[in-house]
Amino acid sequence: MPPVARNDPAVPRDEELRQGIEMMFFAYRDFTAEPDAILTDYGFGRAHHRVIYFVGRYPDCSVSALLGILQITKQSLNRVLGQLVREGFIHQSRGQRDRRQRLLQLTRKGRELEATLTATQRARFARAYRAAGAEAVAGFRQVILGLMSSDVDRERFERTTA
Amino acid sequence: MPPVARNDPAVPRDEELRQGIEMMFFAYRDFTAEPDAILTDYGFGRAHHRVIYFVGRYPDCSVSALLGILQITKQSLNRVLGQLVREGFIHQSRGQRDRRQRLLQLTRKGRELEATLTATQRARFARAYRAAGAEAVAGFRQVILGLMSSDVDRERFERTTA
DNA sequence: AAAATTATGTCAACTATGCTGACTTAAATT
DNA sequence: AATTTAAGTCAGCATAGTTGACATAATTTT
Repeated sequence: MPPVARNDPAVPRDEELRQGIEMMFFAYRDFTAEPDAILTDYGFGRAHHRVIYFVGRYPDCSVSALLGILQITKQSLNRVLGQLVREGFIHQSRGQRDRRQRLLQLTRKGRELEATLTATQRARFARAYRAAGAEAVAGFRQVILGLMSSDVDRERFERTTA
Repeated sequence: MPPVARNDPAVPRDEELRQGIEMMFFAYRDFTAEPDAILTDYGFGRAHHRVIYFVGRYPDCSVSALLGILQITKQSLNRVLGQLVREGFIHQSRGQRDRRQRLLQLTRKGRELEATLTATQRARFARAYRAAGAEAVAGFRQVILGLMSSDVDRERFERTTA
């Protein structure tokens, strides 16, 4: 019989999982620090970054689509979205198919800020991916997709996962 | 300014890096959702969770050590730490070597709450790790360590990385 | 055509969690 | 003895989330 009892006893298992929890905390803390610092110069915060990022990523997305991504309330979103519209970073247009919808696009100014913010996070991922190598990146993707609660969100990444 | 080459390998590269950014957002959003919901019943928030978690993880840690981990101000920490001490989740004791220090420990009540909160995140990691397999987990660890800014934090995970 | 639902927006009030700046106390170090 | 360090405190402020109630316009259902 092969020594298949490779399942670790409870203690090392707990240690492994706790390290996962902590790595998530430290990585996310550092991942958000640079954009946060830049946003301060604009009088914006992390919530503005999220809106700018996802509007750039999904042009012409509706307000409710954005609410589905961010999972915050309409009132919370409207506060930051309203600022971004008033200050000329985001433009709203009526939906063709459904005229109740306000479809969101970045303006030129919005695209510039998006690029500035995303550059820091892209550089961070580029460094981490290059240092770890393609195989590690595939493993990272598998695990981080597994951490998500919803297939709806996992499906956003299907194109390159398969 | 030179025109952007359509078949520039930088374009899929950008897509790959953006997916990393977004996976980080979705995973962290879901990773924090369950503890946040539990904490509401105690009148606590995510900041309390962090303190309880790291005091449990590093028993007898000093206030300044905790500040170094959380990277927030003393004033922000003291608000939540004070609540946790007053409500009997954390106990403070004078340092032996340096009597200025207040070393932090979880009380029984604190350990119970810590266990409840951590259970949800541990289960999430257990699912993701099991589904992805040991090799993917190794890749995940490499990448997420690479995302951190500081060697000081990376070294927290060295024991099992090497 | 009327009724119901949906998409969006708004007002008000509240909570949590971060920040800066100024200041104190006690202990350790120089 | 003077300085630095660890911790705590007070006051005020900003960001970003929450709930609840309500309004308007457009679409869908009956």
